[in-house]
Amino acid sequence: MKTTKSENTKRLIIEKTAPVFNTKGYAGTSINDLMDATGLSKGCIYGNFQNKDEIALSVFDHNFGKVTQHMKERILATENSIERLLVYPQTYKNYFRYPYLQAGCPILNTATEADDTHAKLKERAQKALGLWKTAIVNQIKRGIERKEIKEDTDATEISVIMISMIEGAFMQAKVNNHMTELKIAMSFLEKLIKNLKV
Amino acid sequence: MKTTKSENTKRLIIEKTAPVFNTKGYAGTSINDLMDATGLSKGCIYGNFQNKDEIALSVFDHNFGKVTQHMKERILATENSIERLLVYPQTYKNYFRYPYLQAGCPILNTATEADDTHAKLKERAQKALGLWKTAIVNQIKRGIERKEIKEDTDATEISVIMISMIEGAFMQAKVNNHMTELKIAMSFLEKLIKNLKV
DNA sequence: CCATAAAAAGACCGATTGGTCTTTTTTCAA
DNA sequence: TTGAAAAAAGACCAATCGGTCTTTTTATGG
Repeated sequence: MKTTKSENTKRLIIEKTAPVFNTKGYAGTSINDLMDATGLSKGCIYGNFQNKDEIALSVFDHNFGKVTQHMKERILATENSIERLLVYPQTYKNYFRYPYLQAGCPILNTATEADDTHAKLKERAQKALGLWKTAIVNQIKRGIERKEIKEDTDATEISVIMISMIEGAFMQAKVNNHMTELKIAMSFLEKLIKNLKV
Repeated sequence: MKTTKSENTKRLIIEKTAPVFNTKGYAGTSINDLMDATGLSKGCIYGNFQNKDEIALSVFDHNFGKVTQHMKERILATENSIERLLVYPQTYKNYFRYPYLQAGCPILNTATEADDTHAKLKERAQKALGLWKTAIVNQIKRGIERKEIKEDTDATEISVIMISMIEGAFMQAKVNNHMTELKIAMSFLEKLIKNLKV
């Protein structure tokens, strides 16, 4: 394990700068911000990453990975398909509990900023959204196979509704500094999901 | 009308730079971008506005005004409350037709970027969202009074669902460069609204 | 314990940032 | 037609941007 040291600082840089990128955006965070957040020098940062782009991309992967991991863990702890689907609204309803969501949903932030300015980040956001969508679709299909979810359920439609609702409501929660709308939207989603039960 | 001239250039600056701010974001657009977009000199721009902030704020008001105006016009052309509500999903489903939406929904873009970085823009986004919400709520209440909408309709819930869905689905359309999700989400919204009919 | 390589620090670079200030051009009433 | 005021242009400014390069510090195998 020769590379351990540099890999540690690399990880440190990603973890410490993740919330900065997520709050200030790609264009809004400077190298100086990264130095402040990590306590490291410019030389050190550029010794571990080629440029700002590479850091931003790594940070996105890290943030998305955190959310994905959290969902997987919670989903594994459930007993049926309905409960699995309910994990999403239940998590976002309590987003303030999860550090990587406190600064905002990384997918929403990245997609909104990068859609016309940063091709690589846009691609990451696209893929992340695609993975999320198919994950939900697969869970619904699985639920249908197990006869836990109504056979005539439109998996794609439900998936799209869930993601749209979560992201739209989350945006409102962030900008309003309160969760009134988020709670209403997530409760609706829960009703919708429970209604899928056979 | 002495001030006509300067007011004209002020308007020109706002109109020409509106799409730039909407695509690149506040932090992402430079004064040089504004000069390019308007064809005007730095001196002229700063002769008409105090600083970048003032331009960005004016641009947001302009963009939001455009959307509001469009909705009002379309709503006035309807015959009943259900049709009024349907204007929203129908408009966003065809967002590419409307120049001020092509670069993205100004509320979504502004809210997402400004929520942790730009207090004044955040406040504008907040107010815009609030106005939109109460506008829908009032339309529903009016519909109930006119016995066009079911009496037990939760106006606030419907309003939150509509806004969340539109914004979340719109984000996906922008980042994916296609409208699959937007169409699905808006169709769902249309079903939901039609279901409100007495 | 020391030599060597890896890692971190920070001085330095040209370009660009938002913004100012003086000069030039345009407008328009007398 | 001219002269003063308004408007536009662009030279200029310090600060900051992302990034490079040399120097200093730290870690580590022999």
